[in-house]
Amino acid sequence: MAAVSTRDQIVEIADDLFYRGGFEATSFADIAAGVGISRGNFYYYFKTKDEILDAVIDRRIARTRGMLDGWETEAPEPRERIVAFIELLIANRAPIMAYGCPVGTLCAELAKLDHVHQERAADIFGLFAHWLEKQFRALGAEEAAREWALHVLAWSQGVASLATVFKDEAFIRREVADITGWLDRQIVSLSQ
Amino acid sequence: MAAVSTRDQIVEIADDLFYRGGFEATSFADIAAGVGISRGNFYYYFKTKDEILDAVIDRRIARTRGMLDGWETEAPEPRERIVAFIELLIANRAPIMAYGCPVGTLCAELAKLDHVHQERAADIFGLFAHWLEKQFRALGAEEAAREWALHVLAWSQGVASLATVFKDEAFIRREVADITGWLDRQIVSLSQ
DNA sequence: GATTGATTTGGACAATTGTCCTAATTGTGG
DNA sequence: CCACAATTAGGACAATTGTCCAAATCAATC
Repeated sequence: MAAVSTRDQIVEIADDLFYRGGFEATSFADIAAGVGISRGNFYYYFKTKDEILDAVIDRRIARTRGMLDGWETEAPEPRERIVAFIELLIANRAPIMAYGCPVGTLCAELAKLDHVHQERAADIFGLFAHWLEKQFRALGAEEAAREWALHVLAWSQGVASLATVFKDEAFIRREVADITGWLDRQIVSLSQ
Repeated sequence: MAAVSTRDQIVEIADDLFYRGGFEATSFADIAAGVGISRGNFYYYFKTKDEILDAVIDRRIARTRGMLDGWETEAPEPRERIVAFIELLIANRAPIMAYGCPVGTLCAELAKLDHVHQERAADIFGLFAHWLEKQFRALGAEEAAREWALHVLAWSQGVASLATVFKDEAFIRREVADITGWLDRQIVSLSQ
């Protein structure tokens, strides 16, 4: 088993702390304490806070890619792949109700901070959007694929937002069923 | 014309700065500079940062109530009232693309900060939810009114989120048309 | 015009922030 | 075992944070 490098540990902890507490509210000291190293050692790997954010976004992009690739190998049908994405809301319902969607909340915060890495974070959304578009195209939706992809993406973002506000698990399950129903209606409409 | 009190000015500026920059990232100094008063004078009106947040939430609740009441007097039909809510996305598209939805982003931030006023901010959402439910009930939707209200709320939140990320005005208009279409289909289904 | 209360000022305060540096400690190859 | 590079530790730093206070100024009343 490969030993986890200190750098990777820092990025992993920072990723988690940024998600649960927000980027701005998480300090160097918080991350160093989480990893169990001194702030000086920390500086050896990352000179500025933006560099950590950059590494965290890299990690999230890589993990998102891995997840999307995994669905493409595991689920043979595009419909099941899209359903797997939608059901992320159920699988992650506990952290979502507590902290929201990791991607959406990061993008929202960086937009307010007018941060340089704003667009890099938006690329994670771009990954989802492009992947969903690909699945809809595989289903036979030609010109509508992009719009449907953004529609599913927006819908799930909205569900995550309200889930955080109202902490209502039944609401999540109801909306997930609704999105799945919408998806099946679109599929039916394609074969007509 | 009634002179605007210093206190009201502080709350107004704080409201705007919290929206555009976030609660955590906005400092006492920022607000004082925005109003044009000294930090000491600031303290005369608000002892802690949480007190300002409390006042800002009060203001937002009052303004939301005013807006909802206005729609009820101006628009005679429930459908037009709901459409007025949906079209907030278009009316406020510029600030939404820059800073997101004021209510959604505040709730998301307070959730991460695990802030005491988290639930007070969620009450603003409660206002919208209850008002939408009332409109759907007036349309004749009995048991589904609550679910439809949350559905419209979640949908518009999702559109706001993606609008901030992709800065795509055409997307906003397309989704607003979609929600309106959905609304009309629900209305038709009620009369059958 | 004097008195009194409301308002405003500028700065003190301890704590925390991101950043940076030097010295000590590791581990590795010769 | 030694030399050298990689890594770690601990603290210095200037700036900023939220909080708080004493003194100055304003406005209204008698």
